[in-house]
Amino acid sequence: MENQQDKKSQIIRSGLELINEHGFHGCPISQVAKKAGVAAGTIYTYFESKEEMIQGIFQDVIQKQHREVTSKDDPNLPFKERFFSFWDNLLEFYSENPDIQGFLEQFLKSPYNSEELQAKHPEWFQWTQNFYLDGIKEGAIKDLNPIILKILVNESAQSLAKVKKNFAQKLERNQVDLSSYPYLIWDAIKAN
Amino acid sequence: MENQQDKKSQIIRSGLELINEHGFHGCPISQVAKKAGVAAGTIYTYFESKEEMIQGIFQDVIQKQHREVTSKDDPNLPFKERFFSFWDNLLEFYSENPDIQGFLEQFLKSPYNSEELQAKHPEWFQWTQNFYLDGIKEGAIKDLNPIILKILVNESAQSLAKVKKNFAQKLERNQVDLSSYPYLIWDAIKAN
DNA sequence: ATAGAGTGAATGAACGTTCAATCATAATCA
DNA sequence: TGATTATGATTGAACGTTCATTCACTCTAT
Repeated sequence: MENQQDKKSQIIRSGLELINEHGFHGCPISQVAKKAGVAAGTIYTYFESKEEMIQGIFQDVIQKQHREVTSKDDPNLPFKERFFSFWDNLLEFYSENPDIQGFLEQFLKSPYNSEELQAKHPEWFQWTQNFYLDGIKEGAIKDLNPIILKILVNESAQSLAKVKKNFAQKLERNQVDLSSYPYLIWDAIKAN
Repeated sequence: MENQQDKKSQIIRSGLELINEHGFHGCPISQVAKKAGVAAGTIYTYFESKEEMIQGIFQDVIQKQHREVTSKDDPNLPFKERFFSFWDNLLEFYSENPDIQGFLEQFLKSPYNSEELQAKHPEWFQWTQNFYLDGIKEGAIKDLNPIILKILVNESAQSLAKVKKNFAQKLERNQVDLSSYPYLIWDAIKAN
């Protein structure tokens, strides 16, 4: 039923909001339920436990990110253009979905995250891997293990998104212009 | 009394261990006390609440990091050398203190962290700021707002330390050599 | 009539915090 | 010196709260 999907989505949305705002501490099942407009017990028809709910949220969020970012990539463009487009798309995605950004920020650094869990989402991992392999084949970027490139670029994007969201005042006060950031990253990975 | 300082240190050490291993969830006061070899109530002679304890741990950890890293810096060397030395020192510090690395990783991304709290530790902030200003004055790195440089370098160091600690197996399996990482970062910030 | 989604009060475990009692040490006095 | 008192750290059982989870029941759609 679409009604059922709606409920599950509502629960995920509530969890995202609460975790972004108050961290894992501040998202008791009771509140998730309240915000989602369902009873506490209902959550257990969609998830076996709170832990599974949080992992379900991660799954949902990674899929969304994958869909959003890959759909906007054009493999026929020169890699440099693809890179800057990738960067912009990722940051736009985070800026339009601050709850997702906040959730990922905390989840990825938490003990919830693990090698095994990441291995459950091969699409995103594979796609980024191939993305950088394309760049290497084209001779546009350094011939390094794509895992290193992935770490550098994706973690930097996360860092920048975090800073933009959480330290807005400080940036304003110090008149920091972050637009140069992707160029720095490009300088790091481009072939020399 | 030195005995009192010992107890406080023990409490901090226990908190660090538990948070690194199980996250903020997995460090109830009862366990912190047990691991530190004190009674639960004792913690409240050193900290007013659990929240203050965690912020106290942060304070302690930032001071240690500041002392460790700055003491090994030689401002008379060319900036390029200072940069690679800074990088090595920071990563060595994290690798020798995995509890600190794990704590910072989670704390910095958690709602515990805030602009106000960071402002309470101006030594570290000031020092890194001046470090990059030195590099700019020398003409060794790009003339950017030092805040951007700090974000890029420090967050990258955090990322690398995290990956080294948490994804050891994956790196092994894929024969990833991370030694090129600081050179990528240098390419990102060096003057062109 | 049936099946399954939805409910929310009930449950018991776990948590942070408190505090009366205990202990160790230092200070004071005879 | 030895006895007595004062000080403040330390203890851990007890308290009140909050939490995840359960389940007997109701509702809804077929």
